[in-house]
Amino acid sequence: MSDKFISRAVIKRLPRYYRYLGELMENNIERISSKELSERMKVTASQIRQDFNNFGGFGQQGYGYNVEYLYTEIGKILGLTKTHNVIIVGAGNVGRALANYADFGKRGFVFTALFDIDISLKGTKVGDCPVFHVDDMESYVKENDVEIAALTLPKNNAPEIAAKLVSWGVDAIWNFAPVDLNLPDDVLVENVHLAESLMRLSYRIKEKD
Amino acid sequence: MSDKFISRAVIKRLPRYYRYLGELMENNIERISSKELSERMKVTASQIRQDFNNFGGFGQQGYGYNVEYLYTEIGKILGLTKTHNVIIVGAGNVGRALANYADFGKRGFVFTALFDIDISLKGTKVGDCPVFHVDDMESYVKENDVEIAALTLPKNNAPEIAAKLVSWGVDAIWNFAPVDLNLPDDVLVENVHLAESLMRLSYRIKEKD
DNA sequence: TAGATTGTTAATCGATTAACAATC
DNA sequence: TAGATTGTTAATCGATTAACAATC
Repeated sequence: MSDKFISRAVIKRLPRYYRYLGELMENNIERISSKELSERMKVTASQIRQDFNNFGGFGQQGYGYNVEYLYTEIGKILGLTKTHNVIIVGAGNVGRALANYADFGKRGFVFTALFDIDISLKGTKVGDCPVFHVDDMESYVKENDVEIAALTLPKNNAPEIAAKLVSWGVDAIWNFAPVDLNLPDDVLVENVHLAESLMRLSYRIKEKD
Repeated sequence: MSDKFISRAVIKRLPRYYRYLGELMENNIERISSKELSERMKVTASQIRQDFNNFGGFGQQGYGYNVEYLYTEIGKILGLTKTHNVIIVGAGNVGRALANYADFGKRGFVFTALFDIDISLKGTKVGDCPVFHVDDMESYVKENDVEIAALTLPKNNAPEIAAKLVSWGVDAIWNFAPVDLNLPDDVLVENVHLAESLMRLSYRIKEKD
């Protein structure tokens, strides 16, 4: 259960299952079959059962899946049972949007600090999140438990800053800069490339005509 | 060339090729082989050649690919040769961040209007983007050429607003709300689910230990 | 021409779907 | 028990990689 290799494709789908199960719980639905879930989510029931079975049997023959149990288990798999401290590097529009967006807190992601080169922002707050100067980042990262650093800064600085953050002890980078960071293979990077997302949309618009 | 089916996997990679080719141009590199590009991008040379050949021969045996030509051709494929008008629905933090982020403009995506329910924002501007009240959205969409609507509003309203936008003539939805919109199959939707991206990161952090 | 590198076919790999026996 | 639905194996499908002939 803990060491079986789970494919990237399966992991990618887990948060969506988690979201649907959360919605079912809100609607006080206690149990669900793979067939019904497949209709709601527009995927095959076979895929749902295969996916869940990567982690052991969550269901019961003749009954289906208990929604709350499954929700809890997927939460555990995704590592949502503990708090994750996140710092934001770059107090531009995206950085500020993240700091202000409280919804992540519900899933255990807490934005503990925001860093910027603009000295005039030092000591201010964005939402609940205190702003520091980048010069204080090294000591902050070394002295606090920072799991994730969200990079919301210009692409030129991103790879260098990312490398530093990793050397200071950050586990994972959530990268919003439109650049590949080229970090060692064991560093976890999740890219959010908004421009690429828009281009894919533009491709499909063109195809439709 | 225009009607051959191109797999989703290939399309997903095109913007990244486009970005690398843009960087090569900035560095005044004229030609590149699939082998060298594969080393920079950390993908196989075979995949690069397969991908490009979906669209016809862009290269030349013994020479490789001309960077500028390839860049231009991929730009055409992605539909970046024309301007795409985008409206933003919801003037929250994410909506404002998008409106302020000028970089999309370079690729031909122009944010022409931002809509919000907050009447006090009406008549203001976010960056260069004028803010209107949502009540004026229907007439705006019908009277102007709006290709893409970016949805940056609470999840409860998103599906309903999306359906309306489509009925008024919007071609594509760029959805930032953490919900599936359930629109007809021919409507183009590109989801940006930031919370899901964070959860995948959290899963991988847990696995690393 | 000789060397390099593409374009393209064939082989492999992995992910999805179908089918059904196990079992609640 | 009979019906329902999972867990799991086998079949299919699609995407990636390897190999090499074509050709600049």
